[in-house]
Amino acid sequence: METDEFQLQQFLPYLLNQAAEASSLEFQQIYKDRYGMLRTEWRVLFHLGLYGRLTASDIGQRARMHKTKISRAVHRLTERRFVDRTRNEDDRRVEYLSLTRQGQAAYDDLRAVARRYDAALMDALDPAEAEVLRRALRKLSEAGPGGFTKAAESATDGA
Amino acid sequence: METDEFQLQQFLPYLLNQAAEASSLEFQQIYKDRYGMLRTEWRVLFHLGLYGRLTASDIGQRARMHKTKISRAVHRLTERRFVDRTRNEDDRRVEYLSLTRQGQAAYDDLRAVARRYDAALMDALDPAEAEVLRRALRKLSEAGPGGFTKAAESATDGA
DNA sequence: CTGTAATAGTTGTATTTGTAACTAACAAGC
DNA sequence: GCTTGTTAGTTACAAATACAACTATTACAG
Repeated sequence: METDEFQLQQFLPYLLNQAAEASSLEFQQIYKDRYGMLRTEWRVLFHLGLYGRLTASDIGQRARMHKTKISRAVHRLTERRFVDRTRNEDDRRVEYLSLTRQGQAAYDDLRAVARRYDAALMDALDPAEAEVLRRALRKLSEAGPGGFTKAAESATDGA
Repeated sequence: METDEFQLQQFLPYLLNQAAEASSLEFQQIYKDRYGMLRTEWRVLFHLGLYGRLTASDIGQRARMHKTKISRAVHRLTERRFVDRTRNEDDRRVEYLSLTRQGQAAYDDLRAVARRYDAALMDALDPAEAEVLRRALRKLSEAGPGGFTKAAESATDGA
C-alpha cells in the first residue's frame, strides 16, 4: 500500500477542478463586471444565443443544469431585459425563452471575448495537445466513471 | 463574424467545468456519505494525508484555497476528530495541523477509493490520451490565460 | 367526466461560499 | 518601548446553491 504512492496532482477530478477554476477566473470577472451576470446566467445567455428559442427544460438538458438554477437565472435575465419569455398556448406549462435585442448584444460581445479568451488559453498548449485535450474532456463529460459507486462497494466488501 | 461560429462545446472553460463536474460527482458522494465531508474538507484531509503536518497557510498555497475555506474545513474536521491542531510556541500565530488516527483511517480509505475511481475514469481514455490530458491540465492550472483582462480591454478599445 | 400520475417551472429553507472586516501575534523603525 | 506594518487565522454578513416541497397544467386510465 505504501509502494504505489497516491499523487493528488495525478488524480483526475482534482486536476480537472483546478484547471476549471483557474481557466474560468478571468472570464468570469468579465461578464460579472460588464453585465452583472453569474455563471448560471452566462450559460443560459450562451445557450439562447447559440440555439435560439429554447424552453427552460431544453437548456437544462443541454447544459446539464438543474431546473431551479435555470429558473432563477432566467428570472434575473428577464428582469434585466436580456431575455423574453413567451408562453406556449398549446401547452401552457411551457415557456419559450429568447434573447432580446439587448441580450443579443451582450451575447455578441461576450462571444467575442470568449473567442479571444479561448485563444489565449490555447496558447499555453501546443495544437496537438489542445486537440487531444478537447476530445478527452468531451469523453469525460459524457461518461463520468459510470456506475462506479456500486463497483466500489463490492471492491470494498472484497478487501 | 458569422462565418466562424462559436461553439460552446469547444470553449475550454466550459468544457473543463463540465468535465470537472461530471468526474467529481460520484466520488463526492462517497466521501459525503461515508464521512459527511464537504469538498473543502476532503481536500484538507488529503493534503494532510499526503504531506503530513502542515499549517493552514501551507494548505492554502498548495491547494489554492482561500484561507476562510480552510479555516472552516479545519474547524469541522477538528470537531469530528479527524484533525489535531497544535500551536507553534515559537510563533503563536501559527498552528500545525495533522491527522488523528481516525483521520488517517479515513484518508487511507478514501485514498484507496480515489485510486480505483481514477482508474475507472482512465478507462474511458486511451493511455496516450490520458497522459496528454494530465499534462495539459497541469499547464492550465498553473497558467490561466495570464493577464488576459487587460489585453481584452485594449482589444475592445480597438474594435 | 373524475381521480391519479406526470411534466414544466417556481418558491422556501437550509447549507455553502465569497468578501470584507476583524483579532492576535510578531517585526521593524525610530 | 511605542507606533506602524505584516502575517496567521477567525468571524460576520451578504450572496449563491442544493434540495425538497410546491403550483399549474396536461395526460391517461377507468
